Amino acid sequence: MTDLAAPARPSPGSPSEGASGAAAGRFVDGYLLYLLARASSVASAEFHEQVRARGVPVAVWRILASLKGTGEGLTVGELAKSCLANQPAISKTVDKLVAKGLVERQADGQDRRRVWVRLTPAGEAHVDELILEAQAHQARLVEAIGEGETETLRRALLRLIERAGSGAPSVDFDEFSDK
Amino acid sequence: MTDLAAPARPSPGSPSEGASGAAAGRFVDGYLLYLLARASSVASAEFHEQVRARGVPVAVWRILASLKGTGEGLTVGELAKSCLANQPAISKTVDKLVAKGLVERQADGQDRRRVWVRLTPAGEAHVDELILEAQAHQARLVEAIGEGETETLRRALLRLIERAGSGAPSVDFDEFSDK
DNA sequence: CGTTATTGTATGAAAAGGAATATTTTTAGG
DNA sequence: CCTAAAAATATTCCTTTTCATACAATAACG
Repeated sequence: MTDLAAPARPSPGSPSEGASGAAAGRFVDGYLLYLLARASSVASAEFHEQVRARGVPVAVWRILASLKGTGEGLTVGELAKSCLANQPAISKTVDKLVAKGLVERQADGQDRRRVWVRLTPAGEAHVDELILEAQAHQARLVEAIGEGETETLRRALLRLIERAGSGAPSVDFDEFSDK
Repeated sequence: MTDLAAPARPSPGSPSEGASGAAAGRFVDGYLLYLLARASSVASAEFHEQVRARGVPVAVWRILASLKGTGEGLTVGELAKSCLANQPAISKTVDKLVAKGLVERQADGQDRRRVWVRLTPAGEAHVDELILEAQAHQARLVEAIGEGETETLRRALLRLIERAGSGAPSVDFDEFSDK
């Protein structure tokens, strides 16, 4: 328990209603982007701990996991989008993975600006182990929140991704629209 | 390699099915933690851009937003949990905010290890502006995905947070639950 | 009480991340 | 063709985060 001495307050980091809300709840507790960030954080926390315990930084796990299933690999730019990171960060981490022999670079034949990154056999074996852990962890998570609820969540997330990701600069340009 | 750029592939960073799936989809596209991270990332991207355009780092925004609504403030440790960051990072960012006059520190009366951080009037005014932007952005987001869908998502996220956040070991004790 | 363990915050060195820019290659226009 | 603009990646520099630890205060226990 982490309650402070004087008045009972709703604890930060738990949006649930406490005993006597000091000021009818904080702003963030009703803020959708905060709920999303928090849900992602708490859901990933235990697994990221497992990954780090194996000596694998989360950024590396994301690169390897993103490459799994792509036979030819991904370009650096594609990897950046997939890993939710920016391009220089990917270039640097790929350097380290190349040094470890887990991935390899290859210049594109048609467009020599592009660089493909793909798993080596060693990298494939490595990521396969991690994916087994990830799937086991996900199975426990699904079991905890229920299959139906999981599907509901998954559909809502996919919908949010496609609506928020590409769309909606329109509102800012209302004055310019076909007037 | 000759045909590197040749075949049409589903683009990374969009879980939707592309033209001709190279290998029946990547691992990450079905991975729940990835969907969560991606949804949070794309949903927050535009607003974080607005905040940075005002010269406010996201880490600062999170601290100020977390403090809004807490009259007495939060301790450094509480702030760390609320901001999904670790404690040293909060201490250092609070240093800067104190220097800017947006927050103030105050040692706890009973337990002098604890340090309360609370908004100054200037900080309150500052965060109020940002919150107005956040609410406007959220309104557009809700409009884009629909009110009903938003409520579905909100409930699913809250449920995930309470299940995954504190109580993961419950699944290990299934043998003890009466049914 | 004195001693040890524990908790909460701050600090310092090392690593990671991000913004801006350089470099190379491709595309577009005259 | 030749030059200008755009695109993809690498590199540089600076900020931020992270890990470990130090420090201070409380709690626990003999």
